[in-house]
Amino acid sequence: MRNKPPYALSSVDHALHLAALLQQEGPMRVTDAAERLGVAVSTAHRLLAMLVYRDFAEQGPDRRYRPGKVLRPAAASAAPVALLRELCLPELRTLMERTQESANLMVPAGAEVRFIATAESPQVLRGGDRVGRSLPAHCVSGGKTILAALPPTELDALYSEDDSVDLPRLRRELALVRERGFAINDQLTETGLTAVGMAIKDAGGSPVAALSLALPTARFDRERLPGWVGALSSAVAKVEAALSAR
Amino acid sequence: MRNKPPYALSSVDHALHLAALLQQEGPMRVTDAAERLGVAVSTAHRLLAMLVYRDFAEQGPDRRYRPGKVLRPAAASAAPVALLRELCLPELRTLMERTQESANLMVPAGAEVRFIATAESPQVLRGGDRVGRSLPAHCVSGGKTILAALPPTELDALYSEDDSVDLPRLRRELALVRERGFAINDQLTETGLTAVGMAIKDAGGSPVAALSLALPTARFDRERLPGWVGALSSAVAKVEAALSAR
DNA sequence: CGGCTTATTCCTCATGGCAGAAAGAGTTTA
DNA sequence: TAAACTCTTTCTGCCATGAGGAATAAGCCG
Repeated sequence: MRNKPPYALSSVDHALHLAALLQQEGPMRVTDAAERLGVAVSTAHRLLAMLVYRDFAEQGPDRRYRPGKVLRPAAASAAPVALLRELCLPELRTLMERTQESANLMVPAGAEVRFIATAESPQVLRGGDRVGRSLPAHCVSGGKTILAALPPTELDALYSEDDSVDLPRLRRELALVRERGFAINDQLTETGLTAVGMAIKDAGGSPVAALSLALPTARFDRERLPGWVGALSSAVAKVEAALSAR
Repeated sequence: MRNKPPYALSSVDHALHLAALLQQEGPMRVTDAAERLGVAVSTAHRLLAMLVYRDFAEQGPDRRYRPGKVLRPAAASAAPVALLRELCLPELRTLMERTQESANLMVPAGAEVRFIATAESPQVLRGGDRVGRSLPAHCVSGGKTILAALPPTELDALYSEDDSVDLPRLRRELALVRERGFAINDQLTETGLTAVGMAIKDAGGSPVAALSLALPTARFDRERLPGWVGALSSAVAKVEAALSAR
C-alpha cells in the first residue's frame, strides 16, 4: 500500500478497502461493513452489491458476505489468459533466444488481438514490447493467422458490417495464410516493423492465440524466413501439446 | 458475476473491472486501461492510483501496471487473520463438540475485539454467530483476557482518555483474570448470555486472539466451570503450539 | 409479532470524470 | 551527443452527475 493519492476517489477507496477486509478478515454482515468503513448501511449495501457483481464477494445463506472468486487463491492462476501466458512464457523466451528477435504472444479479442506477453530481442534495434495493447487482427501477422483459422461464418460476423475492411480481399489473403501456415505483417501497423505470425489452436482446431516474431524491416530477409517459420512451428507445437495435456 | 445491480456505482464498477482485468490479462498501460474501460486517460490514471494505494495493483519499471498482492494467489492464504481462522477452526469445532456450547474466536482491534469464527452449539438455545462483529473488549470474556495480557502502558493507551471506562476498576478486574487465567462475561453484552474466555498468546506472551464459550445464562453453572475452563485450556494450548510451529 | 437486518428508492450536493496542461520517457534526427 | 519530437504518464481545476445518506419496504429469526 502506498501513500494515499493526492486526489483519492473515496467511493473507489471504500470498495477496495471493503474487498481487502473480506479477504483478510472473512465473513461480514452489511452492518459490519458499514461500521468498518464508517458509511451508511445503505451505502455499504451498495458497495457489497458491486463487489458481488464483479465477483469480489458473494453472499452466503447466513446472509454474510465472503470473498468472491477474484479474491480466492485459485483465481489468479485459473484465468485462461493468465494460464496461457504462464504456459507460453518459456516458449517465448526459447523462440526469442533461437532467433534473436522479439517474440510476442497475443489472443483474439473480437476483431482485434491483444498482446499479452513479449520476450524482447537483446538487439538494440528490435520490435518493442506491446503488452497490454490491442490492434486490428487483420493488420497483425498473428491476428491474420487467427482469422485464417476461423470458420467463414465467424469471419463474416466480424467484418461484414465493417466498411473499412475489403472482405473479399481479406478472404483471399487468409486463404493464402492457411496454405502457408503463417502470415506476414509488412509494416501495416508500424513503419519499419515486420512480423511473422502463427496461430496456436486447441485440440478442436480453433485458434486460441498466436505467436509472432517482430523485427525491424531492415533485418527482414526472405532467405531467413524458413528458419523463423521453423522456430515458430516448434514453439507453437510445444504450446499446443501442453494445451492438449490439460 | 451476477446481474448488474439496479443502482450501480459506476466509479466502483470501473475500479473493480480494472482490477479483474489486471488479474486476468496481465500487464497494462494507463492508455490501455482507458481504452478497455472507455474512460478518459486521466480517469484511468486515477483509478490505477487507487488500485495501487490499496494493493490491488503495482507499477513496474516498464510503467505498466500489474496485479498487486491482494490479487495474487498467496494473498488470500497469507493474511494473518485468515491464517488464524484456518488454524483455529478445527479446535473451535472440537471445543464445541466437547462442551456442546458455542465456541468463538476473536482478535483484538484497538479497544474492541472482532469475532472472526464461530462454531455454533447444536442446542436450540445457544450463543449465536457473531462473525464479522466488533464489541468493546472490556465487556467480552475473550476481550478481558486479551486486555489482561497487555502491558500496563498499552492498557493505559487504550483507556486513559475514555471516560466511560473506570480504569482502576478495570485494572483490578484484569488482575483477577490474570490470576485465574480466564474471564467471564455475565450478560454484559447481551441479556441472557454468559461467556467464558481465554487468551491465545504468541511465543513472546503477547495476546493475539482469544477463544470463548458462549452459552445461555440459564445453563451457566459454576460447578461446570472447571470443565469448560479445561476444554478452553486444551484448545488454547493446541492453537498456541500450532502458532509456535510456524 | 417484534426487532433487527438486508434491500430499495429518492434527492441533493460533493466528488468523480473530463479536458487541458505539465512532466516524464523513449526514439529519432541533425 | 544534444536537441527535437512524439507518445505516455501524471497533475490540476471545474462542474454536472452520480454517490451517500435518510427514509421506507421487505425479509428473517427468535
